[in-house]
Amino acid sequence: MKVTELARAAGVTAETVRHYTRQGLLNPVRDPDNGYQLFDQRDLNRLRFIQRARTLGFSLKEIADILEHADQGDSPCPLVRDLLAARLPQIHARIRELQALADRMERAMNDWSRLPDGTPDGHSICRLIEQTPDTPDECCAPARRNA
Amino acid sequence: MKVTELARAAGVTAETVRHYTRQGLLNPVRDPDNGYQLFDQRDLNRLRFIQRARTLGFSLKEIADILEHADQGDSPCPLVRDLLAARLPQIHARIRELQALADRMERAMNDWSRLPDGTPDGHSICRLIEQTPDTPDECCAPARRNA
DNA sequence: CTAAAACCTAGGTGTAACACCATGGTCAAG
DNA sequence: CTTGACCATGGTGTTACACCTAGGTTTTAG
Repeated sequence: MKVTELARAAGVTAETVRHYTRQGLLNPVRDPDNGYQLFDQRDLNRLRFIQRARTLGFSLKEIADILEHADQGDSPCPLVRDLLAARLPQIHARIRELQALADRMERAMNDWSRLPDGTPDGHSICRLIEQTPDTPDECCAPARRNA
Repeated sequence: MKVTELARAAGVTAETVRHYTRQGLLNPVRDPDNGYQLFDQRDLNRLRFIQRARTLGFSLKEIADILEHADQGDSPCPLVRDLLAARLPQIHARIRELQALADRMERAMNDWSRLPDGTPDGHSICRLIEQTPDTPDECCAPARRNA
């Protein structure tokens, strides 16, 4: 299979396949005649595995680690469990953050419905925004990476 | 005020101040002696405004637009209302996505507690992942940018 | 007064996961 | 033989900074 064929078989774009290949997640052989990347059924399985892992929230780097373990004959399952257990609370935290953001936005929209659209006067830029509380949660959590 | 002084007054890093300045959100004057960026009280107000706008989910580019309106004497408030009204449903959608992700993760962890950690055998990489459903929501929504 | 600490500048790199572009070669169908 | 569909490489753009380099400046302590 060539790039586009593999991509279509898995329901992704050819760019995605090339990206995964550049990142070392897929290892196609090269057609000696024209340098084209050639994939087989195992690559398709691998690509489907990547898609499933993505729906579980794994990053490409994590998936690369998982695949490397598997390629070396080690069971990646303990790693998978650990990664997921570590990621889940981050997802929950992110959900809470976004929920708090949505709440702030809704509260702001409500409050603003009773405020005029003042022109900037040198003291105020936009009262709508300036009248929102300045320290919304004060949760002292500087560490939030992905998810 | 110099960069670090302004940063400390607003509770952000000096890098953040420099970044906002590079993006045109702050417009310090230059000390003719040494080229240092000098900020005043209006810049501090502006920086605090930016922080509030960020807690409401506005991007730096959107904030730049808002500030530019205000700098030209136009009320940015209608723009602010529009941006917020457009962003809110995206946030809700993102929350639903993440909630669905968390649900998948939790379901996977539960299901896996009854599965062994098999070694890769050429047919399977990690059954834990391979046994998750392959089309988790099929929601056909390709458009999700920020938030 | 001087040396070290703290600060400043500009510019470049890295982050996640691709999308998109340009340039140029390849291949199958009509 | 000419389209049109495909291939390759390599570069850019996206977000909001963080970090680093290299070199100049200012402040402070001894």
